[in-house]
Amino acid sequence: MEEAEKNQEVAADGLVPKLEKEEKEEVVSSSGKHEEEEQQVVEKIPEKQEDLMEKLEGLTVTKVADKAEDMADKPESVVNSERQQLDAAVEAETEIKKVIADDTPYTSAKTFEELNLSPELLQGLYSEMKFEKPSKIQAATLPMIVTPPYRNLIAQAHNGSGKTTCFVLGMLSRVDPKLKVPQAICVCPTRELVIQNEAVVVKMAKYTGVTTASTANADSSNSLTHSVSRRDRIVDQVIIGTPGTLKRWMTRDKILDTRSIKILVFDEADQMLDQSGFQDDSMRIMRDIDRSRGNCQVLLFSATFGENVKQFALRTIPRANYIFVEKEALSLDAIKQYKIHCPNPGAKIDVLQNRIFPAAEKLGQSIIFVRTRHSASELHKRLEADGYKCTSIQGGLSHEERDHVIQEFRSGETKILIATDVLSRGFDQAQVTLVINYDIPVKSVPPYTPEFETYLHRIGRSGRFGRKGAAFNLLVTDQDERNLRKIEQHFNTMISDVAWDDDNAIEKVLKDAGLA
DNA sequence: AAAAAAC
Repeated sequence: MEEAEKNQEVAADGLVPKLEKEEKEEVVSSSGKHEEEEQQVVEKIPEKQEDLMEKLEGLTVTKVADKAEDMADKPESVVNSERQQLDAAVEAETEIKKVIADDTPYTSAKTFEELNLSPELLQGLYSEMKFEKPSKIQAATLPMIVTPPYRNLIAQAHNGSGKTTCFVLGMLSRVDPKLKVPQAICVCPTRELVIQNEAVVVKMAKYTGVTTASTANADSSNSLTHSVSRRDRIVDQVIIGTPGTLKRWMTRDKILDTRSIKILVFDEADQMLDQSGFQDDSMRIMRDIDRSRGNCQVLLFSATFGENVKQFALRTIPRANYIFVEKEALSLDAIKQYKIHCPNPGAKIDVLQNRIFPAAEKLGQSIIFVRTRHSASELHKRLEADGYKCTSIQGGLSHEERDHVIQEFRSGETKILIATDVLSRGFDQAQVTLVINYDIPVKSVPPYTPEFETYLHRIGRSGRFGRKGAAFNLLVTDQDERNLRKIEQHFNTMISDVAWDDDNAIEKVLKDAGLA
C-alpha cells in the first residue's frame, strides 16, 4: 500500500519563485542526480499504472486500465514523450517532475510568447500584470493547459508561486470574446477569493474584450429571491464564484448556461474536493457541465493535496496530467517559523501586545489566525479595548462588513487583521510579513490532530512570491506542543523556540529572518 | 471542540 502510494507520488521540487531561486539552485543544479531520478520515473510508469489498477475499483478502473493498456501497447512512444519533456535547460533549473496522461509532448515554456496567446492577452500580461517570463509552475503547466487536446490537469505548487496566473491564462486563452455566453468557470472556496481572482481576470483580460461575472457582485441573499431570479442570463465569458451560488445559478435560477463551458477551474482544489469541504457542490457542478456539454477541460490547483484527496482527485478527474510536490518540500525557506510557549492562556495576549506588536509595527502587515468566529471578535474587542488598532474578519460578518475590512487591509490603512480560516487560503497581499497562529489549526473532532494543510496555507499568507516572511505559533497546552511537533515532522521543517518573556527575543529572531 | 457557502 505504502509502496504503491510512493510510486504514485510525483515530486516537483523547486517550484520556487524567482527571488528565492539562488539558494535553491545551488542545491539542485550541479549533480546529475535528478536526471537519473527522472529516468527512474519514466521507467516506472507502466508498473505504476498496474499498482493503480489494483488499488482502484469501479468506473475508474476501466479508465486507468485503458490508459495502462495504451501504455503497454506503445511503450516506446510513452517513454519517448516522457523524455521529450525533460527539456534539458528547463529541467536543470526546475527539477519539476510531472506525469502526462498520453503521448502529447509538452515543452516547458521559457517565454509567454511561445504559448500562442493572442496579442491582446500578451499585452495584458506585460503592461497590466508586469510579468516578464513564466514562473516555474507557469512554465510547466501552461503548455499542458493551452495545448490541444486540452487535457485535464491536477497541479500542486508552493504558496505564492503564481498558480492564479496559470488558470487565469488558461481560461482567457480558451474563451471567444465574440461569443456572448459563459465559456469558463472558476470555483473558489470563499467570497474573498472570488473577488481577488475576478480582479486578476479583469486585469489580464483588459485588452481582450472578455468580460466576467462573479457571485460576489450578485445581490446579497436576503431580499432577493426575486431580484436573483429576475436576473437575465449571463452573457459574460468568464464566471468566478463560490460553489453554492454557482450551483443555484445553474439549476434553480437557470441564468448560467453551461452548454458552452470549455474550461472549469477549481482553485484551492483540495478543499473544493474534500469531503469535509465542498465535495458535494463541486461534484454536482462538474456533473452538470459534463451533461450539458462533454469534453470540458478541468483544472485543479492548490498548494496542498492531502493523500486522501489526492487519490480522490486522480480517480475523479479522468485522464489528467498531474504535478505533485512532496509534502516535505512544501514549506518555503523564505518563511521562518517560530513557536512561543506561553505559560497560560492570558500570556498569549501579553506576548502579542508586548512582544510581537512592537516588533511588527516596523515590518508590514500581520494576520492573526484564530480557531473560531467567536474568538476572532473577542480578540478584536480585547485588543481594541487595550488601544491597539486592528480589525477582524470571519464568516459571521455581513458581506458588506467583510468587503470593508478587506478593503481597509488592502489599502494598508489597517496593519493587523484577525481572521478565522476564511482567510487562510489564497489571500494575496504582498505586504503581509507576519502570520501569527494565535490558535494552532486542529481538526474539529477528537483526537484534535493538527490540520496540516491549513497550517501551510496560513503561513503562506506571508512570503508571497519569494518575499521573506515569519510565522509565530503561540502554544499553551501540552496538546499544542504535541501538535506543533507533528506539524514539524509532517513537513520535515524546523520551528524554533522563542522565549515568551525575553524582551529582545522577537526582535532578534526577526532580524535572523531577514525582516528587521 | 470549526470554518467555509448557502439553504
